[in-house]
Amino acid sequence: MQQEYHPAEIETAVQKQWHEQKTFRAVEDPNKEKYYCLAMFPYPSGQLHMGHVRNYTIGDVISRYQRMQGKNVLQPMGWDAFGLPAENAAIKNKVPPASWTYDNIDYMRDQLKRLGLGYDWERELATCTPEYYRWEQWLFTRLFEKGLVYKKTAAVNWCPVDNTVLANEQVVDGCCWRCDTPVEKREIPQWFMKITDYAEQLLDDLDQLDGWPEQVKTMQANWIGRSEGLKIKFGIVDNDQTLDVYTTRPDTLMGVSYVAVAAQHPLSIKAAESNPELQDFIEECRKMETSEAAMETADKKGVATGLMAIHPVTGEQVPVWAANFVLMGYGTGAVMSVPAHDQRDYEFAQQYNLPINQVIEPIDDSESDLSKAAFTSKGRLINSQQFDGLTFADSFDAIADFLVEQEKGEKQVNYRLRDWGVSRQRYWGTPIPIINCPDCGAVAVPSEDLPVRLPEDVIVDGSGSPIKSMPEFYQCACPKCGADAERETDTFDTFFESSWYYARFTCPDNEDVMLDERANYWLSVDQYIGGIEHAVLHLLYARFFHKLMRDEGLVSGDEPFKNLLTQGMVLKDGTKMSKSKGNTVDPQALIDKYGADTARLFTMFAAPPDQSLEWSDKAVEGSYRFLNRLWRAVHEHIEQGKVTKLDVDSLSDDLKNIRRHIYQTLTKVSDDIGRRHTFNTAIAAVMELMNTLNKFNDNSDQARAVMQEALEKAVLMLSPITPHICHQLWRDLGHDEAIVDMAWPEVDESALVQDKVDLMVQVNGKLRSKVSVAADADKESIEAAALADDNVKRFIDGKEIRKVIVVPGRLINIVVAG
RNA sequence: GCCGGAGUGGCGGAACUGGUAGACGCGCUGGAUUCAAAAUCCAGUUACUUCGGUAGUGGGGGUUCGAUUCCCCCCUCCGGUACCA
Repeated sequence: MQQEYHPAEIETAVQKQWHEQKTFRAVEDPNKEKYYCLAMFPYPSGQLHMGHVRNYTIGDVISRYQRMQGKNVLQPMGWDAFGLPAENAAIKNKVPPASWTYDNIDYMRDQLKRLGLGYDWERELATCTPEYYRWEQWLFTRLFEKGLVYKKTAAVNWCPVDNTVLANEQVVDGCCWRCDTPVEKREIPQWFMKITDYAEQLLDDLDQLDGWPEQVKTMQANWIGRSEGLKIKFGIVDNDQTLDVYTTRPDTLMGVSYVAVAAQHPLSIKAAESNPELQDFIEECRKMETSEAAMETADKKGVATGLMAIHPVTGEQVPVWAANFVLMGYGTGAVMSVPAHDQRDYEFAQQYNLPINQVIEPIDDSESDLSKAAFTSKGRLINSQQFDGLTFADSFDAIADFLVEQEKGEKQVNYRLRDWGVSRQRYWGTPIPIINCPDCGAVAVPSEDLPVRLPEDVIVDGSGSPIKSMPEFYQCACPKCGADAERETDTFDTFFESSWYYARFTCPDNEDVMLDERANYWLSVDQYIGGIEHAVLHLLYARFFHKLMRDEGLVSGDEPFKNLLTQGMVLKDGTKMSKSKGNTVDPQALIDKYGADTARLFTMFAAPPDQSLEWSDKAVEGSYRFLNRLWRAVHEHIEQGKVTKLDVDSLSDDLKNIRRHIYQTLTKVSDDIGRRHTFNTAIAAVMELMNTLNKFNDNSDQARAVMQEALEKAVLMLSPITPHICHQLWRDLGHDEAIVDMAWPEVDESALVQDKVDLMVQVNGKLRSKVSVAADADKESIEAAALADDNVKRFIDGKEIRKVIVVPGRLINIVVAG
C-alpha cells in the first residue's frame, strides 16, 4: 500500500476497472428488484458547472447505495441537446449548431466520466439525433389524429429590426437584447397541445406522489389552478354579439359596474375602427411584454370602447372597457368587474371614476369601509334584489339557477392552466411533422416518412431560422392528394424532448418503436433528481407526456417519477454563479487539483441537497484533508500487521464504547443516505467516528480487531460518496472483492445496548444539570435522582414544586413557583 | 403582482416527532514539530459576565412546563411566472 494518497492515480485505475468490467451496465432481470435512478440530463453548454457536479453526485450516491442494498440499478445519462444557446453560439462563432453541440457533448462526456459517475453509457442518447426525435414526431402525429393538438394564433415577442421572434429572456426591459429595439407583440398561428384536457388528472394524480416534496405538489396544484365558478353571458347594446365572462364570485354579480376586455378582443378591435383613442391604446398594448410578471406589475390602464354591455339579471347597461391586464389568450379574454369586492377592479374604478357598488356585507356585521379598499371577503348579499340576504354558497346556486333558466350562464369548472404552445420559430429543434396543403389543410407526415430530418449543414446569422429559406427542406408533396405543399418550418419547444427521455432510456436502441416492454420493467423512475427551477414546467410536461404515452398503450403507470429530490442552487458570494457576474468556479480545475473524490465529498458535505450550496475554496481543502486523514488512519493500522479475530465478549468498556459508536454511526448513516438524503450529516457522522478512533490509543490485539472493524465500516459507509479512495482502501484492508460489489453493512444490535444514560435536568425550562441513570430506570427513581442533584437543589430550594415533567431518555423539567 | 422556499456563531451548516442551540467542517487564537516555512498534530473558539449566571436562531406578537421547530403579522433574499433550460 502506498504511504501517500494520490487521487489521480487511484481514480484513473479504478475508473478503468469499472469500464473494462462493465460494472454499471444495467440488464433487465425480472428476478431482481429494480431501481431506476435518474438525474435531469444536462444541456450541453460546453463545460460542466458546479450545479451539474452536485446534481450528478447526488444521483450517483443514491445509485451506489441502492446497489449495495442489492437492487438492480439503472442510472443512465444523455443530452438535452436542442435549444437556444446553440443558435447564439452559432451566430457568435460562425459554427453550425450541430457541430457545436456534438463537440460540447464529447467534452462534457469526458468530464462526467472523470467524476467517476456510475452510468450505463451504452444507453446514452442525445435529443438532437433523428433516432431520438423521430419518436416524438411520431407521437405528435398520433395525437394530431386523436385531436389532442390544434392550431391557433398566439402572441410572440417580435423584434422589428432583427426580423425575428425573441424568447422572453431575450427581452430586456421591453427591448431586444441585441439591438435594443422596443419589442412588439405579433400574433402568429402556432400548434398547441391540449394539456387542459388532462388538467383534472394532472391535479388529482398529485395525490399518488407520496415521494414528492409537498412544496412542488403545491406549486403544481396552484399552477393548474382548478376553480369552480359561473360562465356568464352579457349582451351588447345594438350588437348581435355576446360577451362571455367567467367568475368565481358570482355572488358579486349585482355589483358589476363595467366589463373589461383584452385590447386584442374582437369587440375592442371592431370598436377601434371609429375610435382613434382606442386604436392608440391597442397599439400601446402591442408593445407590452408578454410575460405574466411584466403584465401584472405594469400600471393598470384602460380605454372605454364606447360599447355598452347588458347586465344579465337587471338588464342595466354597463360600459365595456378595453384593459391591458386582460389577456386575450386566457379564458374568454373578458372579465366582469366588481370594484367594491375586487382590489384590482377597485383601483381601476378609482383611476377612471367608475361606480363602486357594494353588494356584499360582512357576515359578522362588522364595518366594511369601501373608501380605502375593496371588501374581498365572502359575506352576505345586499343591494342584490331577489338574492339579498343569501350567503356565498346559496347565492352561487341561486344565481346559477336563474341564469341557466334565462340561458345566460351556467356553472363551470375552470383551470388556470393554459394549453401548451409547442411551436417555436427557431432552427435548432425538432421539426414539427406537419405538411400544409392548399387543399387538404394541415396533414400529418405519415409514419413511414418519419423522421423529418433537420438539415444540419446550415449557417445561422440571427435573422430567423435558416430552414425557413430552404425550399429543399420545406417544398414537398401533400401526402393525401399529392399536390405541391409546404412543410412546417417551426420546431418544437425543447420541453418536448425532455418530457419523455426518462422513458427512452429504458430502450434507447429500439429502431422500430418508441418504447418497448423494457419500459414497463424499469418505469417508473424510482428517484428523480434535479433543480427546483423545474418544479412546475418540466415536471408538469413530463407528467402530461407520461399520460399521453399511457393512453397510447406505451407505458402502464400513471406517473413517471415515484420519488423526487429537488436540489438547490450552487452559489458563490451569496448569488447564483454566472458568466456575466464572473464568479464561476470551473469544476475541472477542482478535479485536476484534488481529484474527483474531493469534488464529490465537498459538494455532498457543504449543504443538504435541497438547500442552496455556498461555494468555498477553503472548505474544499478541508474535504481533501479529511480524505488524507482517512488514508493515513488505514495506513497506520495496516502497518501494524495482521489482525486477530474479534472476541466481542472479552472487550473492555472502552472498546465496547467504540463498537457502540461504530454501529450508532452506521445506523445514522444508513438513515441519512437511504431515507433523508442528508449526505452532509452522514459525512459528519463518519468524521466524528474517525475523530474518536484517532484519539484512541490501544495496541492490544482486541483493540486492533475493533479498529479493523471500524475502518472497514467507515470505508463501506463512505464508498457511495467517495468511491475511488474507498475502492483502494477496501483492497488495502485485505479484501479481494471490489467494494462496488459489496453489500451495505448490517447493524450489530447487541453493540448498541447501553446500561446507563445521561438525562438533562431543567428547572423552569432552563438547563441546570444532568444526571446519569440506569437505562431502564422508572419515572420515580429518575425524578428522585434529579431532585437530589446539588445544582438542581440550589434552584429549587425553598420553592414549591408545582410539577415534574419526565421525558424518557431525554430530560426532566422541574417546574417551581416564583 | 402572484405562487413556492429560505433567514441560526466570523463562514458553510447541525439540532429528524415541541425537549441539551451551535454536531461536523472552514476560519481564527495558542501550543507541539521545524534552522525556517509548508504540511501535520494537540488545545481553545456565540456574545456579555460581578464567573453565580444572563441573553441569544431575520423583526414583532401568541400557544406551551418547554419553541430554531407550531400559529398570526412584518422585513430581506432566492426560485418560478407559460419562448432560458
